[in-house]
Amino acid sequence: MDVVSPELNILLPDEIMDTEAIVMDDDPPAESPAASGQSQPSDDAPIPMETDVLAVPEIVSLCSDAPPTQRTQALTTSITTDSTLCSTTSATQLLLTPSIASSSPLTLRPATASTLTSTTPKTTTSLGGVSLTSGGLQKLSANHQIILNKVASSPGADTTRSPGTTTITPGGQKFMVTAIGKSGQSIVLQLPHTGSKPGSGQGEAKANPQHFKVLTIGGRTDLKPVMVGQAVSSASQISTLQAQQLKTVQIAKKTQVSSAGPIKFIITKAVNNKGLTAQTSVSNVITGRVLSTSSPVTPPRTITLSETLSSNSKIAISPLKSPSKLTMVSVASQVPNSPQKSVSLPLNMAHLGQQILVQQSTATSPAKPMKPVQTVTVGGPQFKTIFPLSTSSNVQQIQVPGSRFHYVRLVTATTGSSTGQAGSHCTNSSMTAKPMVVNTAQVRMSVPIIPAQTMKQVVPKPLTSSGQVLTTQTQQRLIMPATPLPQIQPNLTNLPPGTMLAPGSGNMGYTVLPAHYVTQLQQSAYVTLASSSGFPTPTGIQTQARLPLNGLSTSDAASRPRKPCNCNKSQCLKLYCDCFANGEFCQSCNCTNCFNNLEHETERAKAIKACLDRNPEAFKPKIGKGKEGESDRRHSKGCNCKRSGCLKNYCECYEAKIMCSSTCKCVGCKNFEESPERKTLMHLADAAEVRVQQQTAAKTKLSSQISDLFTRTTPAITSGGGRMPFTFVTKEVAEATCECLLEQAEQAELIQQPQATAERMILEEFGRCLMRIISSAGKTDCPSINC
DNA sequence: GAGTTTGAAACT
DNA sequence: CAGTTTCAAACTC
Repeated sequence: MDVVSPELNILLPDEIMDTEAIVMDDDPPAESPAASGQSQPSDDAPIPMETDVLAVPEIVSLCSDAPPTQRTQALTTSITTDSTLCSTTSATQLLLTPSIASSSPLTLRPATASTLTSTTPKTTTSLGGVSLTSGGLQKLSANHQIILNKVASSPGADTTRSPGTTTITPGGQKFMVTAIGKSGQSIVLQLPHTGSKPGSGQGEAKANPQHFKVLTIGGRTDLKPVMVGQAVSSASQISTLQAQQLKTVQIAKKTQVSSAGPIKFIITKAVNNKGLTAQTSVSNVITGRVLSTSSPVTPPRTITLSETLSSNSKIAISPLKSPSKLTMVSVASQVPNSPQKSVSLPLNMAHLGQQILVQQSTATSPAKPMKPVQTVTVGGPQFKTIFPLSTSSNVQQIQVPGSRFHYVRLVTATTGSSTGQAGSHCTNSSMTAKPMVVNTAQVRMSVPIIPAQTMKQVVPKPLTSSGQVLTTQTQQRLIMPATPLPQIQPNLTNLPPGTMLAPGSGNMGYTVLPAHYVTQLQQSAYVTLASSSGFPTPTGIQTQARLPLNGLSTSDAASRPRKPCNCNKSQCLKLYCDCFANGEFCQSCNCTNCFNNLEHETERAKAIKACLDRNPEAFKPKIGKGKEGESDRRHSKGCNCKRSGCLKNYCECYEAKIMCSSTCKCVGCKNFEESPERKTLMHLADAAEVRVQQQTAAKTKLSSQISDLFTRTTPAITSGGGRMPFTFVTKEVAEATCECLLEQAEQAELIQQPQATAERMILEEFGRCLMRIISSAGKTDCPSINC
């Protein structure tokens, strides 16, 4: 089945061109035309640079107006290959989530001049160069998601409609919009049928602007307006941020066989709920590519997936464990009146179980109002995005269940041009304007996301320092330096959690650094980030709504200080080093000859690459989470203990507080449910923990009492009012008491009492003295001690 | 704090 | 894949 033109195949990575996801035959991906193409990107092939991909349309328009292909029953959205920015009111979050349960493959292809028409026996949807193929109803697994699913036109199609599902029939084809987790929600995803031939050509796609209309999502009150990182092209008109409402459109897709999990593309786009008085456009930047959403005054609204060039952008790549999600948050200012350069952005959607979260924001002006904190649950309870609460934060912390790492998205604040009216400053009162020094210059960035083995990411070296950060959480992706550096192609898919690409030094355009370092950078005033920016202080990072990560809640992970490593020989570039293994930079460690820092970004990138070569799962959490919660957590590989009986922290299972499972190869294991040794240890541990808690509570209480005592007594003393007992133990009283005690001792000597009796007499006298002092406390005058 | 034990990671 | 070595954490004294 000829899906993509040969020219396009050249630009597409293997996995993208994997027709397995599209064609229903059994041909392996390698046999696909794209895969066999000589121009397939490979590790040895030159890295696609910006100039190399100019042929690729910069802007890919996600137009929902494409007419469906009758033969293939595919809905092809119009593809805009020009630089036209679809106007939009504000950032709208579009969650294109391939459903795990969906049986149809999902392919996301870069927009090119060629027609991107996916053909499949099942439903196929192409959105602005992104070919989304979905068949049947996908599994509704998450709340706050709208599943755009095409219903098989065949009468006998096996479609199980869930509550809140709306079926739209554009051009004879039915498309079902489903609000996940919400029954009866009024979700309308309108895909007008223009009657034009779907996906026949780039120009056609462009000429046929689709109206991707997202109406109100009923009952979705929890999905509050997201005010974070609103990127607005300077030329675009921006609506007020107040009216923005985050909406999520999920398109269920079938995961690819080769990948681990479902792919999710989350395109964050704010929807202006208020009157769309003016046509506004917002550019969403996805690793150098801008997703421009056009929102005319009246729906339908055109969503444009475009690329943008930005400089000094940071890309945080945070591979998640499962399902892997790709989260990309980029902050870039779209240069007004500047033609966008075409950048190949092979978004490999072939990787299953990947989720791409794109958050846009522009930083064309230094002063930028920040958006209120917003906690958004994306993709169900297992994926939450916490947006910065107020004011100052341009950091978005992403909580990913099942992962013990925190993902932080850094976005620049919107510029004045990002307001509802073009050229006008944001007047949204809800946003506390806080000066943003990030990304005052134009952002130029292009980061193609390419498939795992052959994928190359082109990350142009930033021209200027900016706060643009793109967080990518995906699997099997390679980070390519701005300059050709083929030997270093870290697999982004399995990069250390939270790994981010940051503008680096040397021949590397970007540095692979963990998202944790975002905080580290903030704390340490990392020059690249902090120098220009107003990187929010750590306090700006929201920590609420934590989800269990790797068996441990994020709060636990956060509260638990990271242990400093003590590496000596590994240079902290081996998995021996916990810091490195956890995707963190060494900070405040005791290591020697440490290379796990920005100063050795090249070495670190190589080390990551080496680790991933040895074990693609190297940076994934070892402790997976079972279906039923903690009890089902188990070590992915299992331990191999021989002497510890798996009852010491040598054992990774025991250390993770889980029992050994069948995957373990341990000898003499005592770490099982009925093990008496284990129970004993558990009891001891519990007792110790209780003791510690009691001690802590006692200390806290004591401190509180002392504090309270001083708080209450100080005014009394100063005011001359009532006196506390300790105030009566004056020097005179103490001396008198001592005299009494000495007198008692002399008495004992005189009567030649034994020492024990003498001591008792003295103690008794001391008791009497205390009683007199106490009794005198209630009197106004000073106590008198008389033996 | 030094030395030992241990098992994962790395290496062959 | 198995055996060995290296390494750093855990543990003991």
